[in-house]
Amino acid sequence: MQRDTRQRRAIRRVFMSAGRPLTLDEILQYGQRIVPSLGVATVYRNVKTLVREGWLSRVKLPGGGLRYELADRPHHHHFLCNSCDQAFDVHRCPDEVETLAPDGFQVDSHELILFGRCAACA
Amino acid sequence: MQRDTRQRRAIRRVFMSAGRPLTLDEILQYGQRIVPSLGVATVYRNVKTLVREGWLSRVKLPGGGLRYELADRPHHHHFLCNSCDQAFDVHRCPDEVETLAPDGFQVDSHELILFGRCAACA
DNA sequence: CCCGTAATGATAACGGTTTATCGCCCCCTG
DNA sequence: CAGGGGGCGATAAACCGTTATCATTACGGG
Repeated sequence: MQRDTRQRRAIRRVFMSAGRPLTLDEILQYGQRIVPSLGVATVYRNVKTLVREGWLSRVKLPGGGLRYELADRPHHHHFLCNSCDQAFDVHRCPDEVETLAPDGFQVDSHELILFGRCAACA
Repeated sequence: MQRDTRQRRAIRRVFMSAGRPLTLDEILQYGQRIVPSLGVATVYRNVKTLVREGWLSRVKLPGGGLRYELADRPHHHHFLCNSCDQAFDVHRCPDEVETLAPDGFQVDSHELILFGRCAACA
């Protein structure tokens, strides 16, 4: 039986108001503003469950640990700030992308990452 | 004084015949075919030196550790095989890429990664 | 060819992320 | 509202990539 705990609700709220991919530390930090006692293990457990349920998806970006975002987002890419290390969404995408692979290579998906300084850091 | 050791020559040879970004394990593995006694520490040391000398460059791709490739390559991107985890070069690039960032974001560089199965795994 | 010294390599240690443990708490059903 | 059991959270521990240590090896100038 899946219980509806304060902690799990907090984690969901964090993602619904974030609008960008979050690291585990960010989830923990923002979640503790709602439930101050929130612990690391709980975040790991719930994130794993939410991914299994299809509510979150893993975002693999270079460096550090995995990030997570709401799974129901339309196709998009990411901007990674070299200064604050936060990830942001990029809503446009060059479309011919998957035709660039060498012959014989089968493309399943792609990721475009822009590196630089975000609006707050620039 | 910079000595020209068998190990360092082996590592350079590995990169010159690889033609794709290599993880540290791959460098070690291929290098040991030339110098069987080659150790991890030596690979880390020489790779770091070769990066400092500008002969190698770091390639940050999602997952696992850093990869390295020859530094003198022209602008290109990468294909990452979901099956064997090897990285390959993609020589074409959609050009308007850096204009995709949100307003106020300053783009320094970008990386386009295609995921799928390489020719050998497909 | 010899010697000084930088480089090697086996191994231990480190730092960061993720998972396991376990006593206590609190969500849910009856 | 009471009891059972899933969830929580502090902590320990597993894990992985990387770096430090140090006795030994071997490059290369003289």
